[in-house]
Amino acid sequence: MTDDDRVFKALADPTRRLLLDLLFAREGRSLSELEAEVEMTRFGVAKHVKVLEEAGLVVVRRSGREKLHFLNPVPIRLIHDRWIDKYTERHVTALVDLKYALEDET
Amino acid sequence: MTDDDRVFKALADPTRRLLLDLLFAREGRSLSELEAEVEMTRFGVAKHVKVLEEAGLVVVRRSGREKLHFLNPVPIRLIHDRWIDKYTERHVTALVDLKYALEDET
DNA sequence: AAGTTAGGTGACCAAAAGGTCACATGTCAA
DNA sequence: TTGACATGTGACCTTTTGGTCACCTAACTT
Repeated sequence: MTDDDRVFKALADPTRRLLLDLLFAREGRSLSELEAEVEMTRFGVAKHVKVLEEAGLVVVRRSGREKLHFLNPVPIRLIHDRWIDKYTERHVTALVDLKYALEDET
Repeated sequence: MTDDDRVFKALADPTRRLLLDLLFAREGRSLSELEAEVEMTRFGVAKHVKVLEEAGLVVVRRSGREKLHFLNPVPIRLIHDRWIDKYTERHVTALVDLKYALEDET
């Protein structure tokens, strides 16, 4: 399995995206902390976290018996750069900003 | 299934990512053109294209009996914005640029 | 009209992924 | 050192996904 395959497969599951959201909101969470936020057994969460690690989307630092998790944004940026070149980036940004603006108005 | 679920699931398959790469390189290809580039039966490719359409990653325009395909970069941009805020974007960009620079040197 | 070309549908099967559990290791605290 | 806490592993089953095929409709060409 290639690197980018691991990244995309890791992102394909909603539970794993939720875990990334949690780490985006507050980094340095332990595995137990993450488990508490997800409706699933401990084992399921641990499995998902492992997939995220192997994809390089999450990096860990050990502290005693705890395992602290951090979001790594680099693979996300590489996805962006794969299909959005510098030239069209400006147009897309404008479009997305417009989308946000319209949603705020409602 | 939610919108973003469709997008991430669509990106999870290597054949579908190849199709996006092809459209990124040159837009407006017909289904037959895409089929010719992929090692798979016509039916398999058509199925993959359908998944990309339903995710909004590809938009189509009909011209007679042909179906022309175009890459839509907006969902990709939204993935980026979900986990990379404006604040850290500069750091990540610098990191990624450094990565490219190092790879060019070899 | 007849033949050819472009594309669409539903069924089917094999492979992969998601989730749970029994069991195991290592770390802290009293 | 005894017990509680944090995490890791491999087996197992169910569901989902990827790919192919037989069969179909619609449009262009001559």
